[in-house]
Amino acid sequence: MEITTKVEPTCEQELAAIRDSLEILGGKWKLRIMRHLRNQIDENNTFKKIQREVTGISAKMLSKELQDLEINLLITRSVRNTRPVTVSYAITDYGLSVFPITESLVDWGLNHRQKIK
Amino acid sequence: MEITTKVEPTCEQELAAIRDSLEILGGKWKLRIMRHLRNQIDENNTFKKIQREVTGISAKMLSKELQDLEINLLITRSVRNTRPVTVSYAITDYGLSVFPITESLVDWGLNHRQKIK
DNA sequence: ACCATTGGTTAACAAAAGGTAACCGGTTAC
DNA sequence: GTAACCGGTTACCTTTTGTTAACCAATGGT
Repeated sequence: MEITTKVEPTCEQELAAIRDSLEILGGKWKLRIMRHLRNQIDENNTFKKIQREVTGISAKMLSKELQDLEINLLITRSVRNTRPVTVSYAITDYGLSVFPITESLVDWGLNHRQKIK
Repeated sequence: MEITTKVEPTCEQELAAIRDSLEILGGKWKLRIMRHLRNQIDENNTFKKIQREVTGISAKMLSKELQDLEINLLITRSVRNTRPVTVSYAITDYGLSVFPITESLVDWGLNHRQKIK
């Protein structure tokens, strides 16, 4: 039997962790894209389809954000043998782990709007 | 007896709520300030003291961030009759509601660092 | 030949966020 | 008088973030 000492993160490590999270999930588009992919899970999420449905996003931003999300293992990118070639994106199992955070942001934001008004 | 229908927020309302949350809690300094104020709850958190201890922040940013946090009812600002005059800041009860979010950001960020490396 | 669709890339620009340094009034210690 | 401490504010600059519009190659339809 192994004795594992749970390593308490230092305050600085915690701050770095918050920075990491906000860097990956923050910004104008990333969570919108993630939520869109989750809601359309049954469908085939091609680049153009996402661009049409995440209203307002440009090709440049969508391309960049999808790359960031893929690098961070939150989504997958798969090229399909259709004509013309289409590329479809999907959330990974790991990517699902962001939704508890988004839900807490939704809840807090909704409550805050009540509080402030 | 009253029948209350729980109002499900629309997708757009949820996105607006996320935007609100990230606007209020995002950025480089706000959560750092909040966490600092929480950790030093027994002490008297004056402007200069916060500035010394939240390393790297300038007077300009600290002033602006504290104003934002106060407007959003997360902290209080109280001028004290000391000489020279000092101003002390403290988290409100409502302000404590942000910490569950910060903890989820910490946990996710720490886990993500393991995942990526 | 010509146009449309897909999945992008590129350059140039604008807006937002943050950093630096100087300055301010009021006070108190020397 | 002058220097230092407090709690800021102001102007100016840089960096980051996001927008706009043009362009590209590959494929298919007419």
